[in-house]
Amino acid sequence: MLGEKLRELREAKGLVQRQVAADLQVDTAYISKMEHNEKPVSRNHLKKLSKLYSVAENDLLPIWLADKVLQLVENEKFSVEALEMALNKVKQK
Amino acid sequence: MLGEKLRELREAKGLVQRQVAADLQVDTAYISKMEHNEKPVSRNHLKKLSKLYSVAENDLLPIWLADKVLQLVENEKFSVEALEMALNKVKQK
DNA sequence: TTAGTCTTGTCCTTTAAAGGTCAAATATAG
DNA sequence: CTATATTTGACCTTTAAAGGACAAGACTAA
Repeated sequence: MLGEKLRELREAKGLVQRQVAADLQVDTAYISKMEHNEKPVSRNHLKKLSKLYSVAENDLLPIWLADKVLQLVENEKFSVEALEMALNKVKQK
Repeated sequence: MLGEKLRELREAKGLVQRQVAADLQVDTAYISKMEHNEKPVSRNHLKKLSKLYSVAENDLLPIWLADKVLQLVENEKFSVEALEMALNKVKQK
């Protein structure tokens, strides 16, 4: 989810991975992997990316977190039940 | 959540931590911490505990996973949004 | 008061994930 | 064809979490 989004944003800005990589000070392979969801995106990188792509960090954060959640529950038999329980807990607070 | 549940189950069985600890081959401090949510419960331990307490592992698994999810999203601003997104994704599959 | 239970803090080791790089292979545009 | 962009896999180092022991203290109940 986040990877696809990041790719869209980058292309919308007309940037190549090399430019993004330079900004984050990593190599292009790393960017590629982020966009393929093969490497997690750190919060710091997320912040820089949101700046670079001119979107509010708050637009990206829910997706970013949802990705993490999905990764945690993937392949779990009771993912739905667990997410529903978690959601209830979080909401009631 | 899980910790409290484990404590209830243990007490319902009339077991003391020492006995549970022996079964899992850890010390009582470890059990105490599990019941206080200060140490994560491994899947293996969860399985053993469910046997020991005579409950279906499937009764415990959703709670166990929900706990992990909650820990992941705690202190996050967009926990609700993220959980809702994750839930949708998981459901549609 | 003593025995048994439980709790808490500190410490340690091992495992796994994060966070990368590099080189080579692939695709794509000109 | 060649240059540029991207992808992929293998590898590496660093950081953080898991998993756990131990000792000391607190809390009962007898």
